[in-house]
Amino acid sequence: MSTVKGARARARTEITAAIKDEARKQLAAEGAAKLSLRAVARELGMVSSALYRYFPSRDDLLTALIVDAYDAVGEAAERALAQADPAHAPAQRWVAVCRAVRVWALAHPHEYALIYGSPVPGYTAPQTTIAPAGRVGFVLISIVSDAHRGRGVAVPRLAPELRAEAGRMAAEFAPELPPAVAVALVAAWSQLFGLISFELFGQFHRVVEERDAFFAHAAASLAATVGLVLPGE
Amino acid sequence: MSTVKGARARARTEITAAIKDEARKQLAAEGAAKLSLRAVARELGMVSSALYRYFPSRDDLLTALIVDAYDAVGEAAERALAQADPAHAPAQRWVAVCRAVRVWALAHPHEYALIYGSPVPGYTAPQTTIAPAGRVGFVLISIVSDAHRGRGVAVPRLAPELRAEAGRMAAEFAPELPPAVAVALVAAWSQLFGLISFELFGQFHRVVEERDAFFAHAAASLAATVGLVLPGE
DNA sequence: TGTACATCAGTGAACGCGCGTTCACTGATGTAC
DNA sequence: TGTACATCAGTGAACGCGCGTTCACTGATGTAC
Repeated sequence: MSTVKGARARARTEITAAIKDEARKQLAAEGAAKLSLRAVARELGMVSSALYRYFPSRDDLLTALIVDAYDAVGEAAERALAQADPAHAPAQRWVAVCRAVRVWALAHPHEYALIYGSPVPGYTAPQTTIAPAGRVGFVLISIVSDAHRGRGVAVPRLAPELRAEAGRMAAEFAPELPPAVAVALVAAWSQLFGLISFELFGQFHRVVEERDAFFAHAAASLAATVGLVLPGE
Repeated sequence: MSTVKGARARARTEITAAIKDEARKQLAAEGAAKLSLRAVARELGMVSSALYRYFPSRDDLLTALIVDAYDAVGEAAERALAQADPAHAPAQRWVAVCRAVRVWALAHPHEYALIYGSPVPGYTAPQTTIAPAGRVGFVLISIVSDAHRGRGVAVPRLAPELRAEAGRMAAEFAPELPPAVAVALVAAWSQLFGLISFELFGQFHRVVEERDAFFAHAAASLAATVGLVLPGE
């Protein structure tokens, strides 16, 4: 009987959600370091000690928010891929996914900062966060793997010192792909978030004005670095 | 007489430096959001109100640390360029500068996070930080400009929607360079910090093992995206 | 269907802590004559 | 060279605030017989 719950259980999930929603609101207002159980409780009309029925500590609430954020951005990426026109080239699907990640980031800047910004001091991420943290990466991998199975990808040069590491990476995350492509993928993955972080964290202030067009262009270039080629090139 | 200072003036600059040093130590221990004037004063054996002789507020101390951090990483980049073998190709100088930025970041992770991580909540950077924030970027620009004046650079494709923006960027930051290269430079600049941030902020945990080799390889690939070509390619 | 008991959400007070900033002050260092 | 005054670093107390977490408790909701 996990679907039909008693009033108590239903209230519990509802209030847990309300706590996380309010915490997300405060994240947006003050940042993760200043997220406070007391403030959340106050806003919810509860007494601060009542929150301990739902989260054993502040850090556990933070962990829940982090997992939710990774899941949200991962889902955005997965949805973008699922909804992409199957007639489109892999490079176009790649750009669509990058765009979706950026759109999510712009819509949820503080949740983005929570997971891709500076680590919260004094907080160490538990195991629970590892799997959700990989979702966006796996979407990118799947696009390139698809392309590789299809019309193929352009395999980039690989520095000889990196051969062993590249083999390990490919074996672990993308066994179908040539090791050099796996390396390029990891780099592109981090560079995608470099683009988004710079935009979000203010480094593009007075540098990039046409943010949408610039990003689309940069994402397409990234696609090229992992071997995806636009039709007609 | 700005060089020969009285005892009072000398003490002032020394104590100002001591305050910043101690603040940097606490940055490393607790992160920017938890940086506290009282704790700094305590550690220095002063009373907290005494700090107000040196910094009018906590935010001003933060600003000083931010400017120092930008200057430090900028200087590291400039020194790497100045010390690079002039016989080397531009792409090699590019990699040397990237490496220097990464080395500085690994040695000063919390100062790095202060300037390239999530913005400190409630703090807005004043004008003073803008110029120092550009130093690394200008080093990268100068390498590519040099190459362009010399043996030339490979000009990448440019999306037509981006032509105006590219022209503006080039005019503002690198008038000698083809607009398409200026765009690629801005992207590469942000992507360089994407690589470093992912490494520093833990995203490469269990993903990249051979960090030095991986970074060198990725930096060299970035050089290619801005049109720098290794000799013999 | 009714009753006794167990479970659990939420209360309110308290502990012990730290914070930024202001203010009137003391006493040492510098300056002008 | 000596004296009167101005400048300035640093003190100590205070204001008003917020925090995470614990604990004994009340009272409502659920469960077993």
